[in-house]
Amino acid sequence: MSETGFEGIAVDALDEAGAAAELARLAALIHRANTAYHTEDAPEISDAAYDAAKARNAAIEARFPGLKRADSPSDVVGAATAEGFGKVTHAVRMLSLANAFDANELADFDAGVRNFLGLEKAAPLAYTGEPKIDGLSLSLRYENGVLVQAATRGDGEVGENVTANARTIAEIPQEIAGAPALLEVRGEVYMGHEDFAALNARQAAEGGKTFANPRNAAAGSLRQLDATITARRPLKFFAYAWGALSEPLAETQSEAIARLHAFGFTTNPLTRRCESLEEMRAHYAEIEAQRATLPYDIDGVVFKVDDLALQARLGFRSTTPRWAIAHKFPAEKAWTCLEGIDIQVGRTGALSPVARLRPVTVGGVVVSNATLHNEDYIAGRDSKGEPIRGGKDIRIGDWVEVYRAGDVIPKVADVDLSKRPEGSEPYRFPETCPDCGSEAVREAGDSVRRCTGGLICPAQAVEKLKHFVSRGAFDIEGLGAKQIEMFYADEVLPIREPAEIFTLQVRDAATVSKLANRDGWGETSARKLFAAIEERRRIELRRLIFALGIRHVGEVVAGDLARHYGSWAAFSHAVDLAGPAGQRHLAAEAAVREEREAAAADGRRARVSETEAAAWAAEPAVPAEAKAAWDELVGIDGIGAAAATALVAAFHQPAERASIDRLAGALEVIDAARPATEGSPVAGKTLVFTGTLEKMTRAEAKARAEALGAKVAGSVSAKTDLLIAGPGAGSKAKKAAELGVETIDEDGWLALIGEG
DNA sequence: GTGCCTCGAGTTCC
DNA sequence: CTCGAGGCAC
Repeated sequence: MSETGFEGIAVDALDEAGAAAELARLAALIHRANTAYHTEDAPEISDAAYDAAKARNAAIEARFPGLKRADSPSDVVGAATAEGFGKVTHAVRMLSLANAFDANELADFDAGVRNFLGLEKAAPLAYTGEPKIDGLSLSLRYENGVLVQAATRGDGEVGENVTANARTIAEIPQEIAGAPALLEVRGEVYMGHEDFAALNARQAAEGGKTFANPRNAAAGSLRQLDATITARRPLKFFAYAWGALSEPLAETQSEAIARLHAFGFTTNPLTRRCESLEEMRAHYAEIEAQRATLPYDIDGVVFKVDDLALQARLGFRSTTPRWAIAHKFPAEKAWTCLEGIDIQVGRTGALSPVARLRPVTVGGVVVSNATLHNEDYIAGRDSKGEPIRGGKDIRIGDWVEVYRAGDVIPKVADVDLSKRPEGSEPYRFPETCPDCGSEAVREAGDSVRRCTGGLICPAQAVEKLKHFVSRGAFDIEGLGAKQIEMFYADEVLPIREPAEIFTLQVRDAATVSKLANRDGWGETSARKLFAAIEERRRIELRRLIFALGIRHVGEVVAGDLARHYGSWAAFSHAVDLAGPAGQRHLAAEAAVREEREAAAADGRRARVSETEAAAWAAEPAVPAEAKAAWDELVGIDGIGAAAATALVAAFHQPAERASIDRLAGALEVIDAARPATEGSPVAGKTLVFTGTLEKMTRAEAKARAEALGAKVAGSVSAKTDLLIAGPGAGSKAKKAAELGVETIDEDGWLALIGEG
């Protein structure tokens, strides 16, 4: 301890004055060590001395809590609490990128961009190209040039507050000059190869855990709850994008990056402007050639439309921008033995085969499981019966080639037939559910086999409950997948259906063996769980609809339904009403399917419309209001017959309906708000575009309208508020006139949204 | 009827 | 993250 110069003075022996002086000295020492670690070749003090200084600081603070300094090294501003990091909602969402895996997909991307913008093939269109760093993305918020917050990507909407940790990264400026009043800089935190090797060597020497690869090391280092540990990790940062801004940075991507560089950020030196698809391909090849000699990991090349005005026009799909793509390098592969095939049962009853593999390292991670998708994939055919992998099937005992799709999901790419064991048999996919024994059937044209057990099947019931408490649904704190499994199996205090979550506390009060007395539970954790459940008794309509776990009704569709119907009463009433019409639709669909099969067998053309009409006529007539409710349901943009019939089926299946009613009775449902985008002239209105649009493409017009809170429908009905008709408008314009729907032309539309 | 595009449902490892 | 398929435009 001689380096720190406080040998002999035991913490117990310190008086207040001595303790205060000691805390001041330790704070200075530790802060100095943190900065020295990044800026100087040789650390000022050894790791052991550093750790001792920190431990001593903590011990003195524990004994004299009143003396804790404002700049205490154990308590940096924005530091995480014991519960974890604070949450940060991103002002502008942090999206992921669409991928291209070969030159053709890159060309498709370019063609798609041109198509959306209505550009000719040969029209000039520039992109920027830069290496895709294999690290983790970070958003840095600067207010008046001062770093005030750093957040991880999280799910793109909400990330974690890692401000204290980010402040320890030398390449992240604490202050910048000449920047807009508000500037969110985005980029990648990563660890270089040499630093990674040195860190792992140090970790090994100290008996700590080593990291599998630089990316994990960077992620693990940034997410340290103790920022002083992050400070000792050699993290670096490349800036490549931005989020919220008080004023535009530039007119092009490349100028904006140059400005970030001028502000003091490190930007990647391999960033280039590419004037054509050929230049993009060449740049990709150049970066790929340098990959092995770069001092950090990259996994591809990112291309972005250079013109920011065009980026704005292109906008976003649900999870990715239309103006950027990541051209990924081919994935690393490895051979190993397939030791077994397990069947998992999902919440919809889908039977999913999972490969159990002899553990093998692929791209720096040990893989022991891989998805086998479905029955056909194992058999070596796709859903149309075309051979894949050259028609090779997959058998237990085979040598298989594994890769991680998108560097994440392990998949089986190939089979080595020369190593196939003698006497092996093709895998026989089970025709009954491995969990409940019910028959597992494949519907015509479906690639997955499903357990027909429904709510009787324990696997389905558990998975449905897990879905119910998942993030986009009820998201109850302290009630995750593990707890659901525990409660499902519980004899005394079971949760076998969603409604039982909301009776848990009452039932607990009535039993002798209280939750709070069990292993792993205490007063506090039980009380917290009950409080979290109570908090969710008030629930947004969209979350409730999503949580029901009805097939074809995911987060987006649930949101559409909630927005359309507004309240639980209106929604459930509409689905009830639509029931008879839905049944009739199902019958007609079955008849058409039969006709198709019969026609295929006889080698003649199927009489689709006649069969459909006949089936409709044969069914008992449905009340007009049922027909109207059904038409309204399938008329909602994004909802078709499949989702509608699934909804109707769920509400009309007695057991399922009873379960839904019990749940709804326990809740207070918050009505959905109309998407009143402020100042938008079309918020909440239903629009229809028809004819040829000349100033923007249809996709673009739709995206713009939706961004303004409008709903874009495909056909004109009494619900339509506004028809935008270009030249060549036909039946829709006529119908709009009949219904008295307001109709404007494209210029009128542009004027309306303020772009005239 | 055909060809995008988006969404849902499945998946692994840390 | 990928695949399949539903939904919708052409």
